[in-house]
This record gives sequence, C-alpha cells and structure tokens, in this order.
Amino acid sequence: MDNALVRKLEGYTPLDAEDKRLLNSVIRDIRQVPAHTDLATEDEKPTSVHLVLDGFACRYKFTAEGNRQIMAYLLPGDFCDMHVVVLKQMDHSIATISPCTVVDIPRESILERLQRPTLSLALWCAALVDAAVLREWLVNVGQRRAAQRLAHVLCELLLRLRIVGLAENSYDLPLSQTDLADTIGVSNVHLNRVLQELRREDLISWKHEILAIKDIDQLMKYSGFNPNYLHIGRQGADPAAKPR
Amino acid sequence: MDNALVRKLEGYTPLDAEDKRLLNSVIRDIRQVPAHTDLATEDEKPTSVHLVLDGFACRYKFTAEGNRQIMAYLLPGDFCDMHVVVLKQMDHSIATISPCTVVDIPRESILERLQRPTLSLALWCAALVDAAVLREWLVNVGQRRAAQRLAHVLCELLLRLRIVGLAENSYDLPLSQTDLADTIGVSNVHLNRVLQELRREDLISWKHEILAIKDIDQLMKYSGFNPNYLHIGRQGADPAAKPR
DNA sequence: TACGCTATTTAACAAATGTTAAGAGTAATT
DNA sequence: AATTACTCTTAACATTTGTTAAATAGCGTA
Repeated sequence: MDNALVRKLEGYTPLDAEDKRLLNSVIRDIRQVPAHTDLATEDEKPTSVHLVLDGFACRYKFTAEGNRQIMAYLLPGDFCDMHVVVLKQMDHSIATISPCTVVDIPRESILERLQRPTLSLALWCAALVDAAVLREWLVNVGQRRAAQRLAHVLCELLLRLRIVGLAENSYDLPLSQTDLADTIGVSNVHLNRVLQELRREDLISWKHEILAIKDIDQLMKYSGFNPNYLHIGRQGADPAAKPR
Repeated sequence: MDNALVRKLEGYTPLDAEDKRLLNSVIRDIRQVPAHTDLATEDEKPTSVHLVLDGFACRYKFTAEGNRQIMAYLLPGDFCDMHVVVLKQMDHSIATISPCTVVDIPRESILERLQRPTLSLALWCAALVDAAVLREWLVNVGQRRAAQRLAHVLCELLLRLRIVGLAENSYDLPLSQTDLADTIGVSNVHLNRVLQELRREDLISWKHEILAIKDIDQLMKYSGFNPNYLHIGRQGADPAAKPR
C-alpha cells in the first residue's frame, strides 16, 4: 500500500508509476519526533519542507498578547510548510501534537519535482485544498457558535482521516481540550462547556483519545457542515463545461 | 508603468522582459464590472480565472444559517480564484465591492504560463502569500478583541495597497460597516461601537470613503500587527542559510 | 500504592458581544 | 424641495463567552 501522501494526491489527480516513484523518492530522511515538539518556528529561515507520514501535528501562532491560535491540523500525507519552497521566512510555527513520523525534504528536491507537470498539478491541488480548508476555518470561527464550531472541526477531521484511510466512524484524537479551544478561538473553560453539550446531546463520545461520532449526518447538520470545500474526488476543470 | 499584477509579482521575485510580456499577454478580456456584482458563485464550475486590475472585490461565503463571512479582500493585482485552474468547483463566491476593472483569464492560459519556471515561482509566491494572509485573518478573528481586529484589518489594507502604489497614509475604502462586520465576525452594531472607539482614540478617521491613519506605528501596536506575514520584499530561500 | 503533575470539570461572577428597535444622517431620484 | 431607500448611530436589554478559582479525575513515576 502506498504512503499517505501518494494516497491523498491520487485522490485529486491521476498519477502514473513514474510520478509515484518521484514522490516516494522524496521520502529519505525519516524521523520519529516526540509529541509537543516544534518542527519549525516563526522567523526561522528553514531550507527543508516537512511531510507528516504518521501522527498529528499542527500549525500555530501566538499573538502579541500571548494567545495561541491553531491554524491547521497536519495529518498523515500533509505537507507542513510548502511555503518554505518559495518564501524566505516562517510566519508561524509547526509542532507535533502526538508522536509523529516526519520526513524532511530539501526545498530543491520539491523544486525538481515541480518540473514535472503532473506532479506540479498534484502539488497545486494539495496547496489549494489546504487554502480552502483554511477559508472554511475562518468561516467557522467568524460565524458559528462555539458548539457548532467544535462539531464542525470534528466532522472535518473525520472526513480528512477517511481520505487517507485512518477513520471510519471514529478516530484517534490525541488533542487536549486546550488544543481544541485554541483551534476554535474560545477559552478552555468554554470549550469544556460545549463539549459537554455535544456529549449530552449524544452527538459524540470521546474518551481514551478515541473520538466516536454516532451519526455523521446528524453532526454535519448540527454544525452546518458542507464537505464541498474538501474537494474530495478527482479534480480538474469539468470537460463538459463550455468556455464563455 | 506596469499594471498592478506585474508590480506585485516583481516585489516577490525578479521578472525579465519575457516574463512580463507573458504576464501582460494574459490581459485580454478586460471588463468594467459595477459594484456589488458577483464574479463567481459557490458550486459553479468556472473555466476562467479573474484578475482585479482596479477596484475592490471580496471573497465570501454564506453559512447554512445565512450569515456571511468575508474571507479576503481582492485588491488590484490580485487573482480572485486561482484554484479554478486545478479544482473542479467553486467552494465560495467572489463579488465586487466597488466598481472594478476585471480580466477574465482562461485556465489554459494560466497553465501555459506555469510551464515557465520563473512565472511558476512568481505565481506560487502569490498563492502562498494569499494563504499567509488568510492564516493571519484566522488568528485575528480567533484571538483578538473586536477593536483590535478592526484595527488589524485596516493596517493590512494600508500595507497591501502601498505594495501596488495605491496608498501612502490613507486610502479609498469603499466598504460599508456591514462589510467590515462580516470581515471580522461581529454584528454591524458592534462594528459601529468599536469603530467609534478607534475614532475617539484618534487612531483613524474615515469619511467620504477615505480612511486615514494618523500614525501607522501606533495603530500597528494597538492591534498587535506584525507585517511579516505579508512577505514584503524579495523572496526565495536565504542563500546564507546552511542546510542541516 | 502513594505522590506529584497535568488535564478536566464545575461554579460564580464579569465582560464582551448580539439582538431589537428606533432615530438620524446621507445620497440618489422624482 | 420632497421622497425614498439605505446606512449609520444610539440605546436597552439578552446572550454568549471569558475569568478566576477550586474540586475532581487521570496518569506516569518513585
């Protein structure tokens, strides 16, 4: 079975054997990283990109007042910091949440792969879906109540983990409540309040790091979740569409 | 003088005469679009990308409950929907705010330009800076008080308009208060409250669509604004950095 | 098992923000 | 100038969320 990266990219666009070989050849410097360890920090000028093969990492930033916002969860198959390929300096930090298997990829190595049009397309797909996820997070934090926000995040994680074959109706969620609070922009006390609410309404259960969703359709409805922004399935302009 | 697109991209990475020619040649179908007009809507499958040459547009989405979140302001030189090149369907909408000069670019036309490594790099830069801006918006909405949020947005617009030569210490801000409210995720009543506060503290003035910032350093300090995420100036990995 | 650390839970109260509604200003149109 | 429609402003009150602090539970280690 292919690794999570190939699995994810194949979901977007077809890859031939050579594409896959080139993608796999990027995986050389594999490291095991303990939980709660920074992989990159703001203001650094790193020269390599990180890819998560296993475990749970996040993208985060502290404000001047010392509050943390988590801006993305980085799951197996996700690049942590593709921007390093073209931008000079980190504007945020990356940290593991659970123990992770991580690959360090020199930026030149990515630049080479981008020469190949099929891979360039696949990497554009991944980057643009990441941006779409980020937009939905903004909608989530900007417009929904805390309980709906939390439910929305849990729906998204289910679907994203399914893409890489790591979930059915439940999944390993190695986060603390404070992590979730910093994700949806509420205090940890309030996070706990709304978490109790989701439990009381029997929408989810969460113990021993296992998050189980009773009825995903119900939870999606509860949170106003529309999966279109994940762009699951083969992409590319619809050949049936007429130019205008 | 070059157009806003070339001006912006040149800020990130060097472009030779042929690069500029190829970029300019993308500008063929120029349209004048009235204010408050959709350029693209959610669920559509467009085949062309929009570029703003003049005016103010935005990216937005409605939640299931009917609340609008503005996710980006699209200023002269900005692509509205680069994702159309590789993704199948719109997951949000684009609308003008003021009357705009807009260019429709067929996706094939972008794909051709991406063959050229220097242009590919420049477009990656633009896309990755857009993502960085989006991340900062998430931090803004998730972690800051309403007054600081508003001030932060106004700082960002000043700096971004300076990049394309459209601002010094004041700029044309053709937004309604409701637009700003939907940007920072508060009600229009509360937006008005915090706007009064910024005026009272003499941080800004805003009348007849002209927003003037008395002292940008003061406003940046007030809002906790750190311009690093705009990645202003030439990009590319630092040649002095040692690989590790 | 006992200890110490950390995360979770609960409560009481404070502050920020939302809601509703009404009045004032502004700009375009008749 | 009068009319209309829209945006802005203000007020009163409701609701959500934050803060502080303490109690409880859980978990790894001596």
